[in-house]
Amino acid sequence: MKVEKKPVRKGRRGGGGMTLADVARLAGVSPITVSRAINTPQQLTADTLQKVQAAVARTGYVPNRLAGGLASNRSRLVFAIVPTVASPVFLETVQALTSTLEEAGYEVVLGQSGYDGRRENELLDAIIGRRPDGVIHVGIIHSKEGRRRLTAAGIPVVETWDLTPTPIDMLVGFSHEKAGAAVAEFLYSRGARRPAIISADDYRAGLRRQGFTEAMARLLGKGAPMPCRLVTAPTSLASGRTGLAPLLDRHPDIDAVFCSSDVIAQGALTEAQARGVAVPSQLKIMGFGDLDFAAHTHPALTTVRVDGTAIGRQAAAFIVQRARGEPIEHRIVDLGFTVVERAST
Amino acid sequence: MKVEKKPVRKGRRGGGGMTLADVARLAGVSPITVSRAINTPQQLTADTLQKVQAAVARTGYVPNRLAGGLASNRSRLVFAIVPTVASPVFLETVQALTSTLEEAGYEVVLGQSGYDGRRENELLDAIIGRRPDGVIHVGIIHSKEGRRRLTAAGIPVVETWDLTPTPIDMLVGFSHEKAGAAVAEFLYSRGARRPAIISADDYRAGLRRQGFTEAMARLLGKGAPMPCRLVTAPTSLASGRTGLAPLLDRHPDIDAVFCSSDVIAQGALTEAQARGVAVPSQLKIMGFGDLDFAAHTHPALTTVRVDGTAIGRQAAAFIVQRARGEPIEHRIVDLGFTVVERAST
DNA sequence: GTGAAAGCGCTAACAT
DNA sequence: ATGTTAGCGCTTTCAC
Repeated sequence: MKVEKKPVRKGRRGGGGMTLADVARLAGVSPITVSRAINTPQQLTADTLQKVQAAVARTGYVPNRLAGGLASNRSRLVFAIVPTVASPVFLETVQALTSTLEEAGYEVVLGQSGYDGRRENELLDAIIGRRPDGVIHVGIIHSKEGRRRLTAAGIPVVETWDLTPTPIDMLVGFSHEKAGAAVAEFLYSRGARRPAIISADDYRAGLRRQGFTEAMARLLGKGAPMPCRLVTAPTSLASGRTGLAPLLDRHPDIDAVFCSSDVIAQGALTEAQARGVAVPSQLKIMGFGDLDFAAHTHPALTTVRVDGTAIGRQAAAFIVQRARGEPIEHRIVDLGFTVVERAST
Repeated sequence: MKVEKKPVRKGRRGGGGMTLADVARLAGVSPITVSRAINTPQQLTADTLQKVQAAVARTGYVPNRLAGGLASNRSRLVFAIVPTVASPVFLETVQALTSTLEEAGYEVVLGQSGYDGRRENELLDAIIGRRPDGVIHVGIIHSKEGRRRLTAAGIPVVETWDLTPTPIDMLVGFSHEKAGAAVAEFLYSRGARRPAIISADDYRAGLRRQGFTEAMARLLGKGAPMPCRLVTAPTSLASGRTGLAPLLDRHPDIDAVFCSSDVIAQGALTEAQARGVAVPSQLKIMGFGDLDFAAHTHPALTTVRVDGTAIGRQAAAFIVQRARGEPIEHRIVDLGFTVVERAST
C-alpha cells in the first residue's frame, strides 16, 4: 500500500498577502467564482457577487497580476519606448497613449532606447521577457535583429512618429522630409534667402534637415552649401545657443534659421537676444514640435505642429483593437503636420 | 481499480514561444539546469553551461519573467511614482534611479500620481497587483489608506524629495522650508526689500513658499503681506508670464520675485523682457531646481540646486540593499540643497 | 450560474 | 554539480 507523502513544509508562500483562495474560503465560494467576480462580474448572481465583494473588501485583497498574466497569457502590460524621457517632444504622445490604455485596463511601462539605438536590443529582451500585450515604439525600429525578435515573439507592435512603407506591424506618424520641405517653403515665402540650419544629430531630425535642404535648393537654385550646425540629441536650450553662435560668427549674413526642435529654437532666440540680433527683422527663427512654451516665448515661436496626442491615441487604439482580435483595415496612418506662424518669422 | 484519466487536451500553451523545458530538452539537461544557467551560471560546469547557452542561442529563448516572478516571489520590478512626467524637475532623479536599478537587474515602471494625489489610490492597486520589489515615490505619501496598504503588502518603500520624521519606510530628500528660507536670506542679502512670489499650488511648493515668507517676515519686520500669485502645477513658461504680469501691474514697486520652479522663473524672465523691465537691476528673479536651461537663459538664472541624481541613486540603493536583505542603518537621508548665484539677481 | 481539475512557465527545497 | 518534486496564484476547459 502506497502511503501518501505528507508535504514536509506548508508550501512556500511568499508575499504573506491574501490570495484568491483565501477570499474564496471567506466568502464560502470556490476560487473561480472570486476570479469571475473580479473579471466578469456580470456572469454572477447579484447575491454571490455581493458576498465576494464583501470578502474582498474585508481582506484588502489585491489580485496578483503576475499569476493572472501567466495563467491567461495576457499580461495587461504595454511597453512604450521613447528615445529618452528627457525630451519633451514625445510627452503628449506618451500622456495620450497612457491614459487611453489605462482606461482599457492596461498598464504602460516606459522604456528608453537612447537616440543612438544602442540599448535597443538589450531593452528588447527585458520587454519580451515580460510578455507584454503590445509595444509602442517612437520611431521606426531599424535593427533587423529587433524586428525579427519582436515578430517571432508575436507581440503587436506600433511604430510611431515616422513613416515607412514597411513597418513591422502597425504604424502611425508623418513624413519628416515633407515637414522639412514645408518649413523651407514657408521661410522662403516670408522672404528668407540666406537660410541656415541648427539640427540635432538623430535620425528623424536628419530627415527633416534633408527635406529642408532639398526644398531650399529647389527654391533658391543650387548655390553655396547651406550653413549647418549639428548638435547632440537630446537637445537643450544650450544646444540652441551654442549652435547659433558660430553660425552668426561665420555667416553674419544669414537671415533665417531652421531649428530641428523648439528647444533649440528657444536657445537660438536667447542667443539672438543676448547678441542684440533682432528677431524676426534681422533673423527669422523657426522651430519644430510646437511644445507648450512655443506660443509664449518672446517673440512667440513659429514652428511645426505635430499632433502628438493623436499619435498616442491612435497607437493605443491599435493595441486595444489587436488585443480584442478585431481586424485592422489600415495599418499605416499618416497624421500629417501643420506650420504654425507666430512672431519669430 | 482506478483508471488514470488521460488529459483530454494537450495543455493550453499560449505564447507559442519557447519555454525553459524546450531548451532543456534540446540541451539534453533538466529544466532546472537551464534555469541555473540563466540565473546562477557560476553553479554549473563550463561544459554544461556551454551546452545550455548553445541551445538558448539556437532557439532565441527569452525567459518568461511573469512565471519566474511568480515562482520566486521576486518580480524584479520597481515602481517609480512621479507627480507627472510633464515636469522636468524629477527627471534627473528618474534617470539616476532607472540606470542604477537596471544595472542591478531590475526594471523600472513609471507611474503618475498627479499633483493632487487623486489617482494615488487607484494607482496603488495597479502597483500592488504587480508585486514589485520596491516602490520609489516622489514626495511623501500622505494618504493614510495608501500608507496602510503599502505597509500591509510588505513592499519596500522609499519616499523622496521631501523630509518628514515619520516616513513609511525609507526616505531621501531635503527640507523645502529651509530652501525657501535660504532663498529669502539670499535675496535679502542682495538688496531685495520688496519681494513677491509666484508659486505653483502643489504641496512642496507650498512648503518653500512658507519658508520664504516666514524668513522674509523675520528679515524685513512684519509689514504688509507679501504679493503672491499661485499658478497651477505642473508649471510652464506661460505660468511664469501670466504670474508676473498682474504682479507688476498691481505692485510696480516689487524688486524681487521668488519663483517656485525654474520654468516659472524662465517665464517671468520672458515677461520682464517683453515689458522692458531690466533684470536684475529693476527686478531680481530667482527660480528653483537648477534645470539644464537655468545656466543658459539671458540673463542666467539664479536658483536653488537640488541633487536629483543623488536622490535617485540613494533611493535605488535603498531598494537594492533591502532586496539583498542587508540591514539599513539610516533610513532617513537629508541631501540638502545649494543656492546657485547667477546673473538674474 | 457555479465548481473541479489541470496547468501556465518557472524556481525553491530537498535529494543525489 | 545536477535532478526530482511540488508548488507560486491564477485562469482555462469542461462538467454539472
